[in-house]
Amino acid sequence: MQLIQVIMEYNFREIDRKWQSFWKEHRIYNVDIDPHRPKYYVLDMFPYPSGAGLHVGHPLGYIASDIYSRFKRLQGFNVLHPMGYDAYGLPAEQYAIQTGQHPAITTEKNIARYREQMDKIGFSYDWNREVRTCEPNYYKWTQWAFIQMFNYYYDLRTQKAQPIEILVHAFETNGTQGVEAVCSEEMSFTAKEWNNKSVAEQRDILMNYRIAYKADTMVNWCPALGTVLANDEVSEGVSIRGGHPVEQRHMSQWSLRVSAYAQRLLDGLTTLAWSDSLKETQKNWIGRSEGAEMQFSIANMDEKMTIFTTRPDTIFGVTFMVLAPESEWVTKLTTAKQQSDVTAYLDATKKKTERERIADKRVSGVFSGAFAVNPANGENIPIWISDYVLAGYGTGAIMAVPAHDARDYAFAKNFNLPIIPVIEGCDVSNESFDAKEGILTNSGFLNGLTVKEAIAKAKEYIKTKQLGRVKVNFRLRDAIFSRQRYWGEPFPIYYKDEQPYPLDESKLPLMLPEVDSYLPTEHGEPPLGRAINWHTEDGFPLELNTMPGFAGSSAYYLRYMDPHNDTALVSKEADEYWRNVDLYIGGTEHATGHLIYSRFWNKFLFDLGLVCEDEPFQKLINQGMIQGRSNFVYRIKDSNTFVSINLKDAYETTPIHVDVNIVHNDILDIEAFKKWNPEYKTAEFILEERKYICGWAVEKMSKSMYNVVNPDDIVEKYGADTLRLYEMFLGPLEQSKPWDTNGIDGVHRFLKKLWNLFWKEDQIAVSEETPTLEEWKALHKLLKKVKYDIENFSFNTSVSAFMICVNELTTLKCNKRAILEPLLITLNPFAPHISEELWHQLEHHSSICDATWVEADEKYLQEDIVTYAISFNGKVRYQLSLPADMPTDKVEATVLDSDQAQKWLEGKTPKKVIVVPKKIVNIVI
RNA sequence: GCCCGAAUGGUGGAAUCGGUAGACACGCAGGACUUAAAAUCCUGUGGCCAUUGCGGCUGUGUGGGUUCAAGUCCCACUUCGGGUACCA
Repeated sequence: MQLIQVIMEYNFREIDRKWQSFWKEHRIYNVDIDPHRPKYYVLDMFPYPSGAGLHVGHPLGYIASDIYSRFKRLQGFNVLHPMGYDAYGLPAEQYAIQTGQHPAITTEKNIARYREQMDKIGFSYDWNREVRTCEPNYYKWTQWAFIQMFNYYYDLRTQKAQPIEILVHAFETNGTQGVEAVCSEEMSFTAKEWNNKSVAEQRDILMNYRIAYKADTMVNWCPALGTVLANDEVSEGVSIRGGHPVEQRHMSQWSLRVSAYAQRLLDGLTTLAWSDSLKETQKNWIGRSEGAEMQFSIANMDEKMTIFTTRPDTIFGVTFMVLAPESEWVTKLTTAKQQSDVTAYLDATKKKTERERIADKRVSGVFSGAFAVNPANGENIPIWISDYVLAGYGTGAIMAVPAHDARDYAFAKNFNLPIIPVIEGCDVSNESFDAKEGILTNSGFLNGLTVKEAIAKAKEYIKTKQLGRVKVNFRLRDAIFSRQRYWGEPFPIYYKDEQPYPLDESKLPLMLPEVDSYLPTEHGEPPLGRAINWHTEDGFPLELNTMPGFAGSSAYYLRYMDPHNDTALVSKEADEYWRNVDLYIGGTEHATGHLIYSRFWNKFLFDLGLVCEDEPFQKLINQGMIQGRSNFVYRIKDSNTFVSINLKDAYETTPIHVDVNIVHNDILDIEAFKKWNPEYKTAEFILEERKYICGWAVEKMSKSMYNVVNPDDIVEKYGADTLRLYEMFLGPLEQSKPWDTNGIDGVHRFLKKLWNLFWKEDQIAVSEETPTLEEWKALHKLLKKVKYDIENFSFNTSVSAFMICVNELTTLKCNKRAILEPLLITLNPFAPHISEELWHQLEHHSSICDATWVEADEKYLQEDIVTYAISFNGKVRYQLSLPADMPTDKVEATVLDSDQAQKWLEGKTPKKVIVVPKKIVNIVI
């Protein structure tokens, strides 16, 4: 019989399991409002539970936020750290269409898988607060918020959302006189006119003001997906999900008046602790531009055409006008003679998709036949039509200044239109002069002014001559809010006499109905058109569209504060305690979508007095993307023989992707390779030093590249703590980097080393002795470093600090409780399982999560003797140890006196000596 | 095109305020233990030269500049990554 020797090894599998169930059983991570403790709210962007499960890139941000949460908890904060699922979405629905499986079922299954994977990593989430956007008790509040938006308009004078009744009252008493409200279309009527209108007419007018409104708009229609998409869901003319072509189409759709909040969304950025690049991205997306709206008379017509320009100073350089093909002016202005040409051009433009329009760099356009009058000099200028002018921005019409705008220049050259430079000394013979600097010329009353001065003067001129007005334009558009899909929140809207009405709040949630198929109906209605009894109790039909993906993710952070509340999205008490997210971690891909919509949604609720903070996410960290690191084997042409990378140049080879899970440190597991694919069962190998070494490349992590690494496999092989530490050790959190398992052994070795500090043979062996100065120093150096690093999200350097400390303690053979206990507490946020196990081995009976963070004590860090680097003319020559408190003049004298210095001085007198206390001495000869 | 970010050994990366570049880890080389392997431990490891001593030169994408001192600041450029785009 074999003698079983009991060696207390670091048995991570057992330790992980033991403590994960302990935490669950003792509800270690559940939190409640506690007025006696300061709150801290740490949030991860909740995932969409896809069928593929989590790969090793997903937990990166979750681990970082978990470290931060645990750190804050140890510091005495009451930490809210929740998790949930963004459960509505296209992939589940596409899968449902293919398989007939209800999306709720696949979503449920995927969530279970995600949960299982997350549980294995040991996160400190309060699962009691989990939210799922597809659950009625959650989407009730998404629907509720939509009703509020329907019932509010944006008042410019108070700069906030106001109940629509206030607007109605204003119309009843004064008409549009004195009303300053954000609207789709400027309106003008008297109180009498308003009061004489029918209910339907009045409701149509109000729709023009509502924050959630339905309007006939130009939308991004994606035929392949059978739905419209928001601007942030489209890139370069194709859908972000799936890459299907997107075209422009006129449709009646629900929209959110996000643009009303453009200025506040821009201003709010300055108060946020976000990265500069992310703020810049949002700033560009909001796209504020200051300029002027100017009216141009049309020759032989009474009406005036309005354009928007940021360069009113170049008015004397205007030689023609351009209309967007979709502009309503096109039909008004086209002359009989030009009619056929214009029609042909419009047809050609309509046929092109957005993508083709962008891709096509050729200049195209057509003359309308009409002329406008330049208000500055009274000259007649032709009006053209071209698709380089966008209908949706400004007024859909521009004044063209070919000398100073590259696009106008290209157009003028192509159609042989005059080019008049209005900046002194610029050369426009080959290209336009776009710079916003120089002195004006050929410009009447603007001559001699700088561009900046001229812009101001031109604006003044426009105002006094009543040619137009100073105007700020934003690029930010309203968000299209309807989707012609099944798997989303139903709108709490019904139709009576063709007019949309919100449901009474008592009818919420309006449950998503069952349908027999997830495809549109035969009449082209959305899938909800198939639902039976899809109408109100009174028989009024319900809205057939559903809400988009960003609906449910816009206010989820609020719901976590009070997830079970049945009477409010969040109670006043919970909101006033948790307030907003202190730290938000997630990917940059949400910069122009979710992070704009959430801020908008929050500001709206803030206007309603429902939330007490104007901005939802105080600090935001973007974790980098984890890319895949693929491995290759090299097959010799026309054979089943594979050659190791450094020998491959002697043969003609084809690289073949090989599963990274059967490669370790770029060395192929040959037996596993033969089993991996039957084709390779009889494969032969040309090895170098008895090994097959694979090639590698950084690529996107995907199944087809065989480079997907699953966190479960890493946890199974090394334990959760190794995975956590290694993901952090990989590099700076915010940097994108390839996943590569090559260094993981080093991190695992560190944990074993740490474990060994506590054990002697098979016994836990911790001494109660007082530590030496060196031991104290090793610890306190760590305490200081780790705190600094966590606060700066530099987790990779804290892992190396732990390694240094454990290496030092191992050398010192330190097993003293006074050192090891604080070490465990410091390590706990990073490696919760091993620290909990050892904590209990030290005879503690409560969780280490409730320990108190140990602060570094400077007294252990002070040095009596410091090493100076002695340099001559900036070159370090040797080191010299001197007392730390030696005054600089004394340091200088001592250094110059030494024999070594004399050698380097070679008898010369130093010109200058610089002493940097405790660091360096530089002697200039 | 415009905006933002990055570039450091064979590899991932460190250098927090302009003050000893390469911490920590991987890999590699040599050694100890072992019949052997794994595991573990020790030593070395930017490059070049000298290694019979100390050592010397050089080095953070390229070129220039500021400074006693530059990976770090300034100017110009190259390459890569990200965002965005007929936005007037």
